[in-house]
Amino acid sequence: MANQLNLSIDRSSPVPLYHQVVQGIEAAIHTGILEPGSRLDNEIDLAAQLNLSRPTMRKAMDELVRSGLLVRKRGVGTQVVSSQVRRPLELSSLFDDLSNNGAKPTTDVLTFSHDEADDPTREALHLPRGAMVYHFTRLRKVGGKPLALMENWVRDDITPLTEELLGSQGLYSVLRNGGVNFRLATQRIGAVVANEYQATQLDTVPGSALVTMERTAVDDTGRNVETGHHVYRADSYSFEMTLVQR
Amino acid sequence: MANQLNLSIDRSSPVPLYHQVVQGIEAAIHTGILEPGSRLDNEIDLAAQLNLSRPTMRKAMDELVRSGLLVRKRGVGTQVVSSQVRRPLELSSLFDDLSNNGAKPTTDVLTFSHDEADDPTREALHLPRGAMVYHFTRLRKVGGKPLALMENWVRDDITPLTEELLGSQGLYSVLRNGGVNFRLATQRIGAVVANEYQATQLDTVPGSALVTMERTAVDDTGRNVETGHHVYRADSYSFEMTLVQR
DNA sequence: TATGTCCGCTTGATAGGACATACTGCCTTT
DNA sequence: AAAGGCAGTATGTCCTATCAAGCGGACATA
Repeated sequence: MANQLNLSIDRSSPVPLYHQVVQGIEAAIHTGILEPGSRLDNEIDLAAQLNLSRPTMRKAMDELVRSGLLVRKRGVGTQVVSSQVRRPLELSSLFDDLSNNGAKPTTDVLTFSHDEADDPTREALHLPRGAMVYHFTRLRKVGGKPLALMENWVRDDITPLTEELLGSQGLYSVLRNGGVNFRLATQRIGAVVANEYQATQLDTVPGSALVTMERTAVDDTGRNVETGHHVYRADSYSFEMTLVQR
Repeated sequence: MANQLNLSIDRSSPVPLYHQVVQGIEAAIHTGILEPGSRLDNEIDLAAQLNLSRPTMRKAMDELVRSGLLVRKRGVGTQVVSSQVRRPLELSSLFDDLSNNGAKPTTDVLTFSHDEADDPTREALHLPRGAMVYHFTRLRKVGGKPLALMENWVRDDITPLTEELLGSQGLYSVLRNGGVNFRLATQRIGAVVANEYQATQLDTVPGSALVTMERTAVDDTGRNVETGHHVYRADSYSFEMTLVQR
């Protein structure tokens, strides 16, 4: 019983073949054509069906295994993971995440300055003494309701930042448009209770629970572009992720 | 100026060649032989130096790029990421994490039962009506200081669980010894303020900040093996991770 | 009938080649 | 001298091939 994937591979597309396969199988899983727990045909047959070589097919399946949609067992086969897999934590800003989910986030820029970096910031961004950074705090709302209070520091030798830019789109979007290719980020997630200031800004009461995130992002040239400290209302936000065993 | 990696590849070892290369380069980076920001030789030369084929070399470098230790740019080359990369969030238990860091964790089993699963648990573990599960709560301490309060549910058709087992080692260790091969887990991290019970157990005061984690783990046969809800003292624990852009 | 061995199926690992594409820097041209 | 094009280099993609290793069922034997 071969499962018909009905994928169409466009060899003239600039999209790599293996990635077209990834997208096709992802779509098949999400639309239910491939049911959770069902077994796929073996790699060689699948490659033959799509007129691809086995390594290309394997590369596609590797990605799907890494993202947790498939599990492979030698000598047995490959099957669709039964549970619904969440998207992994993306290297994107909260703004993008919310927009992608159909929400309409807004941003209030509370403070904005262009100053000499203090010691912790210099260390986080690997900057020399006397270097300048943008420093700003923003309040992110969804549907008029405050969700996150964000304080960030960005090195100033990349692209000019203005209050207007930050008020209209996400930080990562601004930086990407400025030519930054993010490669990785280190982040730490914890918890605190809201102080007076945070409670006021987030429209809650002092003593309520907040999720905290500290993040430093690195671009493809190895520069530490941005570091920040964010707090989120715990009743409105949590970090969800999928871990895959290597 | 070729950098001499001085890797020795053992072709008779059962460890795959590409993984030996991964380990070798990881070691070189951690010992400082490869400095942050330095460029590696190109793939073809490296493969030649180690008497490997280019695909094998690429597979090794792929892993290192994925884990965030290297960045590659087409037409330019591959370089060591400047910032120190933390270990990614592993699919392991808190007990293992602490042990690996040299700590000596202890576990108090507060409650332990073998009951019929309630509705939320049946849904989380994809169990039929009337299925039985182990249900237990544990208190994890380090150096006598309470760190985490953990409540878990485990399906009972895998391996027998006892209070004694859970008191002496981590849950994941017990399950792995029972033949479970974990493949992935979905988890959600948030925050709450401690209630009276949590505060008492964790030796803190009601109203202090706690980090929460809910997790469901899936094994290589697609079974949802374990689900749980943990709370950690926010002053002693946070989740640290590295995100890599794909 | 029960047990142990073997074989076929499937994924895992490795090799080597060919061509595509992006980036850098040099060289030519204006 | 500045701007544009071109060549070199490195990674990206894709192919054909081959052997290794784990798993499960079939088959033969005690």
